Amino acid sequence: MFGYNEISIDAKGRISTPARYRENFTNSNTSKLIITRDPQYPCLKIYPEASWQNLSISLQKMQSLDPVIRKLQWTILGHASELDLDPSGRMLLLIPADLRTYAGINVSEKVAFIGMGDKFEMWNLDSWQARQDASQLSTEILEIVLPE
Amino acid sequence: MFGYNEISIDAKGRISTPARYRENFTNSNTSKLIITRDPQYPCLKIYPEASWQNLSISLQKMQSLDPVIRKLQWTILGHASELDLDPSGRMLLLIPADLRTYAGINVSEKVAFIGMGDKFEMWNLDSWQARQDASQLSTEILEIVLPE
DNA sequence: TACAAAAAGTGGTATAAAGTGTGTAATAAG
DNA sequence: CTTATTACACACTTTATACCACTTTTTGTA
Repeated sequence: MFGYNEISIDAKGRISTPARYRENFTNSNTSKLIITRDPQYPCLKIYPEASWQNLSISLQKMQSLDPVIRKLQWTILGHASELDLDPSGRMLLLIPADLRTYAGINVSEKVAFIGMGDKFEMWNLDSWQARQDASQLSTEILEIVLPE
Repeated sequence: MFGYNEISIDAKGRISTPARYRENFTNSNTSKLIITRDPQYPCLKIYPEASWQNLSISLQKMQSLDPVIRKLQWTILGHASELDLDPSGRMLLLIPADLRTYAGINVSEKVAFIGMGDKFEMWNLDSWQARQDASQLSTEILEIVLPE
């Protein structure tokens, strides 16, 4: 579940998931995805059921007296939406209107759908491009961070 | 997996991997490569499956609330493309258009395909030449790094 | 060194699959 | 009962994949 895709949202707010990822969405012959807000950036996070379990459990275990944690829980858990995918067909996602608004995603235009391993991000195309152009990675950072 | 190769990209963005490397791509009778952006230079990195596992897992485990880490995950994970190699043939790679653009690689021209041990780099020929010429200018640095 | 055979590189075409849009029927809501 | 929303089916377009044919390079042998 890696890589960059440009896909279109139709007039009703639906997207069809790229075919190469679909087998990863199926969990004991039902296909389900969880979509929610990203806590830092104006984009949406999309999780297969298994990844969502890990995330939500560890989030709930955190100390909710800490205001930062509390805010995270509100943002991520409070805006999560479970989507059942049509198994016989093209696995259409109906993105809820409040999440579309948050990410600046409008119907009848393209979105960036980005595979990040165990999850996906969905961006308004312009926001994504602006964000990518903005920050440059310094070589010092790379030496610290990159394991190779 | 070392050495310099010039290979051509056909009109559809396909390259055939040099034959001498192919046995290294096979992992339990499937052949798969992962191609993604280099975070520093305008070139592409190509990993056999085992090398990619190490890199991608450690990247995913990092703290994505840190903007620098997040940016690195976008660059490397978010642009990765898994390629299945045609086993009975020439192991064709279809380089996605967004990666070609990033590396300045156009269809129907040659690219530099460079073995770096556990991975490969793919460069636009001119960019590669320019980089080589640039390093020749700073011979002082070489004397520091590689004293005779 | 020259030649033949084999392997690898290259380009094109045909087929299949995926992406996309439209329309109609079924269901739910007002 | 009417309207809006959702589900489903179909058709068209684009893209990816498999396949085939030709050219070039390499390799082995005389």
